[in-house]
Amino acid sequence: MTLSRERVEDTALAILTRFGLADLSMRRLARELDVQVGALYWHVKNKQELLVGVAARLLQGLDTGNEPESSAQDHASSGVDPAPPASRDHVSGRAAVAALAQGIRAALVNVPDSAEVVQVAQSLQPEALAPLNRLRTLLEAAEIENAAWAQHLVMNHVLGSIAAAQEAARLAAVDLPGATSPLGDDAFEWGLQILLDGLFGQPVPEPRP
Amino acid sequence: MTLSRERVEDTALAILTRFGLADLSMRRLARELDVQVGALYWHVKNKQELLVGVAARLLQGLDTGNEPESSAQDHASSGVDPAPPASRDHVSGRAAVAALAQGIRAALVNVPDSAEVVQVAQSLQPEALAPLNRLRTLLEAAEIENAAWAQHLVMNHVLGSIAAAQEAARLAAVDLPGATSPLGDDAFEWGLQILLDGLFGQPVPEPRP
DNA sequence: ATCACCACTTGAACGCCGTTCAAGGCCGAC
DNA sequence: GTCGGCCTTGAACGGCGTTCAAGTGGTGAT
Repeated sequence: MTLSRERVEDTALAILTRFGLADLSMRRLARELDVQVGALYWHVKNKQELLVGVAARLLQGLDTGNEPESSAQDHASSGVDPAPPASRDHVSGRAAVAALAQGIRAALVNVPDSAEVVQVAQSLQPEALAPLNRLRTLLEAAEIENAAWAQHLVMNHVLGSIAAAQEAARLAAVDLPGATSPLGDDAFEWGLQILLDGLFGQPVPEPRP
Repeated sequence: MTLSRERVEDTALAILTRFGLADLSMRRLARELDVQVGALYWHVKNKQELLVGVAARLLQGLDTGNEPESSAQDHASSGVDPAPPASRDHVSGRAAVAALAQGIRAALVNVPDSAEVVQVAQSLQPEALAPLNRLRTLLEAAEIENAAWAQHLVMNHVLGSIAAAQEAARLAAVDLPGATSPLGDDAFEWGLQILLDGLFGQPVPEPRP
């Protein structure tokens, strides 16, 4: 099989998924591909650019349809329900934003260090990550005034909570297992709803006249 | 002058402040201290532990009093005002949280890569960063139900927006200066208020009975 | 059939990095 | 004086991202 940028990025994603960012070195990548390190640099300018490609692959599939593919967790602890309360035949802006945020999280949460990779890619080459721009588009389509700021606000929560959860998992795998709070799906969902409350205006707590 | 953990951490903070995290290597640190690298490892277990110490130093002074030292910006863009509407002689929970968040940002925003350093320290050794736990205490003292989650929610915004602003500044220093949006103090303040709106409940738009 | 050309790969090097460790210097207590 | 602890040295180990001259192999033109 001949080397190609596609194959390099695929293998990089595979290493990231299986072993994490610390093991994703150019040398390791070359070893995995049975190739000398220098060969990689014919297909990729440098490691940063490679990571942008990996980040784009991580978010592939969120561009068009964005169902949060089968989250095997029940996040029923908090009583919040992401269903839109108002309109009927088309999802409200809030629900669409929530769905995309959940989709992004679902795409990243099982790949170690993916949040860091996406964060780097986002600040390095924002146009390469289509779903993130779609998030801004959704926010613009809703009433939100500062859509670009809101995009970062949401992404900071998504990426931050993924990174925290994965770091906690890493520590739990080495140290004593119990100890600190889970900080998992429930925390993400709770924070997302709080955030959307602030962005879209809260559902009135007591609907009393 | 004899070597000591204090002196090592101080010098590390100085290098971070002047040159950024990429230049903060054990070797560079040793050079700066006119010492061999090995000597550092007598005073510090490893680089991660050193960074925790640096993070703690960065946040020193936020433990007790937490005035957001002279923010030279008027954050009047959004019409929201953080002043408490109810009580007089002690600030409301919301204002206290806002003040601490602003204080943390003020302490970090002028030190390159400080957000990354604090993020690492936070997940590695959360108890070493007193101001962050004070943030949780404030949230508990307010009505907030999931104070630990809320703490992360706020910190993800604080650290995320600092990191984004600094990365943007780094790119602007190399590439063309203008281009993307500023993403500075205004974005931070706007996001913080949105977030607090969600956490504390919005100021009712129409206070009609 | 020959040759030039091009895409691609090799092999080796450069200068960094974090971390470890035997050996030795320094200095106060006995 | 000399013992024992604190602290530092000097050197090494294995890894990293990146570069580059030299080489390989195939394709198309002559």
